[in-house]
Amino acid sequence: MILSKTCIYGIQAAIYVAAESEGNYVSISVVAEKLHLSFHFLTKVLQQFTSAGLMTSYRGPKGGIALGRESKDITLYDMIASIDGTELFTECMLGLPGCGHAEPCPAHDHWVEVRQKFTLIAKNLTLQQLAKNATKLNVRLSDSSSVMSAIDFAATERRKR
Amino acid sequence: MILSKTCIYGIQAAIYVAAESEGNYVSISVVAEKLHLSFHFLTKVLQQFTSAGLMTSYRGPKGGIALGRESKDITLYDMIASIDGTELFTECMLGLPGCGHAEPCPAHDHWVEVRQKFTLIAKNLTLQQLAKNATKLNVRLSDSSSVMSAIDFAATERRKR
DNA sequence: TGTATTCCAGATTTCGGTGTCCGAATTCAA
DNA sequence: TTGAATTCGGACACCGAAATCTGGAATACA
Repeated sequence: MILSKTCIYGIQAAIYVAAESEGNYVSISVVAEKLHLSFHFLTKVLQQFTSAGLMTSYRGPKGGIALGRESKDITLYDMIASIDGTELFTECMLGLPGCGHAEPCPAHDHWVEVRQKFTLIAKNLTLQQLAKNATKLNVRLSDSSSVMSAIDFAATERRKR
Repeated sequence: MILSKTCIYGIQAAIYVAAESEGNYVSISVVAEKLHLSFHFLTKVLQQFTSAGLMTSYRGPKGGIALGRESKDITLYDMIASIDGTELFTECMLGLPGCGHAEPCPAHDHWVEVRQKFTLIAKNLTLQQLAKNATKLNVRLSDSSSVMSAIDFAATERRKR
């Protein structure tokens, strides 16, 4: 698993918020229900986004979460970094502490190619694009209630266990 | 962590065997000592290599492990696949079960690029190359006893905990 | 044949990621 | 002012990966 489950849930929730809420606050319980996740667990996940500034939250009735800035200014890299950290983009494939340009591990040069490509993509892929793809996907699948057909499918799979 | 620790230990051990043993059987206890790993644990890791045919083992005095075929015919992909499996090369970044060409997730196209590049590199990078880089590295660092300077360094870091 | 050496197989423990739960703090509305 | 709705923060349980331990089987050699 390249990303932790916690991180994946966070990204899915962010896509949902970006695609569904039009700047309004959305209750976490609603998001949790749509994605078929535990409400309490999603709460903890999203707290990491809010403390990183990617989202803002508001307590009380009519409260909830919203994007902290425009979806075109939130990248996949931002989301991954605020939950899983940046190790994925910097670490050695063989887990060797000293590995770098000066003291490369046997696989260093090859792995750096992959790492850099991933970093580049993650930093250029915005939440706006992800949300747009998600809605486009919905049109193609022409699925019923939710915009998040694919994510909904994952949720169904998850529920089976 | 892109690879499991188990997998990393296995790859390190394989590099050691390829670089140090000249076709002879090497005792697992020797490898474990060099890499500063638990002997019993490394035993279990290497069993996965032997059952996959990447290595052969021999019991009794003068026994140990050796490469199952020439180091140029063992790829990084082989080693990863036999311990961590092939999910890494096929799975969706967002963990969506149905994700694929037909029903792509919002990040599918971008992730596939990275995944393919990694797969290509892993399938073309052989144990022979890795072992050569390891010895080359040693020359550059001109470090004392072991050929595996970088790996040795990692082992030292590990021991600190 | 006996013994030391080595890998094999399985049970057990440790540990970190995952997930649950509950009380506290904040805000809105009656 | 009171009560309901909501996020916040921490405590705790669960589960699979990581690591350890124990006994057994195969082999070489004296």
